[in-house]
Amino acid sequence: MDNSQSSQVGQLERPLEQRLTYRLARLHVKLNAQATRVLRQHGGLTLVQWRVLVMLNAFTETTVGQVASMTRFDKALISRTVKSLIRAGFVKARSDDSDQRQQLLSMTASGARVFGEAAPHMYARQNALLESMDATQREVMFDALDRLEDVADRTDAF
Amino acid sequence: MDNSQSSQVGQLERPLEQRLTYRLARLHVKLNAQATRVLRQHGGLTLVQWRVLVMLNAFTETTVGQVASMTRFDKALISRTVKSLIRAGFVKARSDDSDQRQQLLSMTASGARVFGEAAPHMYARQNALLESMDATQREVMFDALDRLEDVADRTDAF
DNA sequence: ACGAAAAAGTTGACCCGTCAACCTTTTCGT
DNA sequence: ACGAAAAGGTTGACGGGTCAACTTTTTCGT
Repeated sequence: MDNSQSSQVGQLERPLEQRLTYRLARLHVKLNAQATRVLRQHGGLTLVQWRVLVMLNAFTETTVGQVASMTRFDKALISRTVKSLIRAGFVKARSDDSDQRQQLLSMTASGARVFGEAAPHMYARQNALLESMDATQREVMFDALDRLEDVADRTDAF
Repeated sequence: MDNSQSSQVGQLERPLEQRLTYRLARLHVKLNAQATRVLRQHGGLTLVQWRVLVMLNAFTETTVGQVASMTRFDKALISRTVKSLIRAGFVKARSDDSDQRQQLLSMTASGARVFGEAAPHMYARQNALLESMDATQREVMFDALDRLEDVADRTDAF
């Protein structure tokens, strides 16, 4: 708790401790920007559209609700994004006879094409991210993410 | 683009590798939500307002541009947030005689009061986050953040 | 010392993401 | 089998955050 760093330029009350949330926020922003950039250069999908297509590629005939819970995005956002994908001709919906509330979504041929155009680059990027760390570092990192999420979920205290 | 995936439940092309960016995004969202919650319960500042006040608390008489570059937020966002803080009476601005373009910002007494109300809880939270990891884990974590940021900055490739 | 370029800040437009309200359809308890 | 509640989805409104255009002031090269 001492914070013995001083300096002519002024000091934060917690010079280092601010770092964690700041650093995570910054990294998150950079990663999003990078992904958006890659997608723009290879097919022009938005990040949310990409994530929806990732799910549709893995799970054929899924629904808005399933995509929302798998991606952990808000279902409102998914609903609108699916609409945009349908408008763009990348996704088609057919109604489910056994449940009229939901629609079964799947990629169209042109959806598969644009997905296939972006996929190698996106996956190469993911690999590059993972390979920036060695195995033990990755392990520690994921463990740390777990712990941090636990603390972040604590709604009590503070 | 063969996509030979089948299986009744479906599978992601990269079952694990998606995890890193997803996990970081999720953690970021949770941390933001938690911070917002804490602030709402202790004074009612927004997260951006809080971050501006952190800077004003550390660096007396600073400017919009300095706050923007220190927090790494967009200066448009800082400009609007400072306005809201001035409107709320938490910040005051005086013009700099040596440079008419900028204004020197500082906290008012009531700004300091609301900051002081939130600060212990926000700092306790930060400590709880850091203390969820041991020393070596923290070290690895920060190193990993560095590496990931480096990769995220690469604009080439992919 | 004059004009061009750069810096500080403001504003408007826009997208992302969340929240709450709402509608329709389905499920479930009694 | 009927009404209440729950589930799936859509929509509107709003705050967060970015981008680009613009104004004013300052700096700097020649």
